[in-house]
Amino acid sequence: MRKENSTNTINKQQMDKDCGMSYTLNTIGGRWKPAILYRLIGGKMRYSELRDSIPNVTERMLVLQLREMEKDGLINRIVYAEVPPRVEYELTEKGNSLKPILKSLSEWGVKNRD
Amino acid sequence: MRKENSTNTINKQQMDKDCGMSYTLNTIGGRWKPAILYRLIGGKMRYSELRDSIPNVTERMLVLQLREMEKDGLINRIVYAEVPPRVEYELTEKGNSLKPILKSLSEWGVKNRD
DNA sequence: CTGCATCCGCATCGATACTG
DNA sequence: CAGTATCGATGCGGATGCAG
Repeated sequence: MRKENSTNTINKQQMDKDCGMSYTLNTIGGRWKPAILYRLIGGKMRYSELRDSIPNVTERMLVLQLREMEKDGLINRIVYAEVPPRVEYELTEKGNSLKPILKSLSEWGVKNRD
Repeated sequence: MRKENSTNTINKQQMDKDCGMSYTLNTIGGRWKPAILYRLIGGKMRYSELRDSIPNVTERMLVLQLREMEKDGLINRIVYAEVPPRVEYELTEKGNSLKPILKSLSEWGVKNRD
């Protein structure tokens, strides 16, 4: 790896934008996160509804990505004390603020793929 | 993996949006692609300028990601027949159309990280 | 100056089986 | 119903050295 040049003119604002993009992509960039988030835009959903509406996702990956997004404050996990158990997921306000981004990601992809 | 239910009511439009998002994220989601694209928004840059303006990137990764984006039609590679060699990179029109997306990714990240 | 080739560690993800 | 545990494959990306 190259040595860092401590006296160079690397644009600090540029690095700040880099970090911002990295943070966003790390937050929503997981293999199944976009699909999950897009569905939750429509409102609260049960675990099984999510699982059944996302083709090819395994339960392992679904749970892992849900947990991460919960930790990142994007979604709320609501457990009902019932038998049989019921768990619902919903977007937080932070999660909801991603809506325009998800929409533009989707639109650009639909328009530009072959 | 769960069996695909061929008679279920998986929303085809939802899947289309999924694919759109996947395409976009696969296209710009590489480890260094956002940083490269953001810099090229400012105009043509030489290989060494890119390398020196992106902290911690290795030449291997820089070249790999440039090649992928060239293949995806996001950037043009311009080789000048000179000694010593000179190579410049610039956004294509397709690449330029990502500008608002990159901007919103950066802004959301800056605003929402702790 | 602008790369490419090779090796390899590490995280990610899939498959499968099991549980409160 | 809503998960968890374990194992193994795969692939990204880093380090290093070489080349046109």
